[in-house]
Amino acid sequence: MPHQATSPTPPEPRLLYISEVAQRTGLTQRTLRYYEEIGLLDPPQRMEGGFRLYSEDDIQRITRIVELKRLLGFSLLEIKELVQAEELREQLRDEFKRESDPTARRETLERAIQTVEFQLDKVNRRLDQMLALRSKLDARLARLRGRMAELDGIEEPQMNADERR
Amino acid sequence: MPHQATSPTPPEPRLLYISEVAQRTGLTQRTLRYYEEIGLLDPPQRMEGGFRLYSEDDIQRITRIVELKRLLGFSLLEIKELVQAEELREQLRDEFKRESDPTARRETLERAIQTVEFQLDKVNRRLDQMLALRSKLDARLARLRGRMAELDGIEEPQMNADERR
DNA sequence: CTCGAACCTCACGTGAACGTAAAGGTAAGA
DNA sequence: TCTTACCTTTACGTTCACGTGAGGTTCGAG
Repeated sequence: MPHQATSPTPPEPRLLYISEVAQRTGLTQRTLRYYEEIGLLDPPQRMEGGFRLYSEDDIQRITRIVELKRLLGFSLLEIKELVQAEELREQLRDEFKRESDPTARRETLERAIQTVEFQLDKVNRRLDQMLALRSKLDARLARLRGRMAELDGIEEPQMNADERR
Repeated sequence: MPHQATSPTPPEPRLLYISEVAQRTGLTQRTLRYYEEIGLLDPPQRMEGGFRLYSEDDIQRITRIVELKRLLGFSLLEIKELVQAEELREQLRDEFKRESDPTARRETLERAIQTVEFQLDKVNRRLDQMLALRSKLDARLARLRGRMAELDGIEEPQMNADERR
């Protein structure tokens, strides 16, 4: 395992080799390089010799990407759009902090809000459809359970079930 | 457009050519054949000459597959597992109808319930994760909106906001 | 019976998302 | 300095999910 730079104390942000990042994120090294290649991840730091060095921030972003991919099942292109909106938002936030003119602040804030709304909208659409699907499955299950109860002879004194579809 | 067989009355279940099915489902003919090829759809009826004829039931199943794919973003293999559970359930239901022995009926019913529970479980897991994601986005948006209100000078007499993260 | 539109089966092509060497440079402990 | 495990790029291979002809057959109206 590689060394720890100059200081022995861990509080300073550690930089990770690609192998460690792969371990922690569950991706392969190839995948990490690939994501960088297609512009989904922006290039991490490098050592003098060319080794990639990932910051905690980088890992955060990678983790988010993995989540989005798993959750939404989007293509990397779609993920890219979502994440770029995200990056834009962060950039805007910084811009916002450095900005003092209130009109400009309002401006950047507005754009930031719109990007989040964009993401939220995508997620919500998907969510609605999934909720509908679950309702269907729930209803189906309830019907089956009803029949089962019917078969079991109705322990609790219920009306003699004659409700068929 | 092809003919209507013997009877002119529509109440009898119409069978559709692949082009019509493609239209109604939004899939291409190639995709329909491909799904059949990989065992995701079981082969539809054929005319004497070999033309595929799809029943309303077939269309139902295709529609479900399209939904699952869009919604969950699963691979066709995963979809296949889910749908096969579904088919099993239907088969069990028929079996159930023909069965008279109550013990056997209970048995098949139990298995049917389990398959639906299996599907429901998959959907629910996904749903939970998506809800969590939405919460995160909601919170983020709320924070941004808060800052915006702060910037706008607080129309409604609120406390002088000094809550900074 | 004829004809054009629609269907059939190969079978090769394609884009996305990586996998997998090959050939060579680098890091850091001994 | 040597060693060896880890990294680099380059580049071809692979799987999934179809697209796209080619070449031939079938349908059904006229």
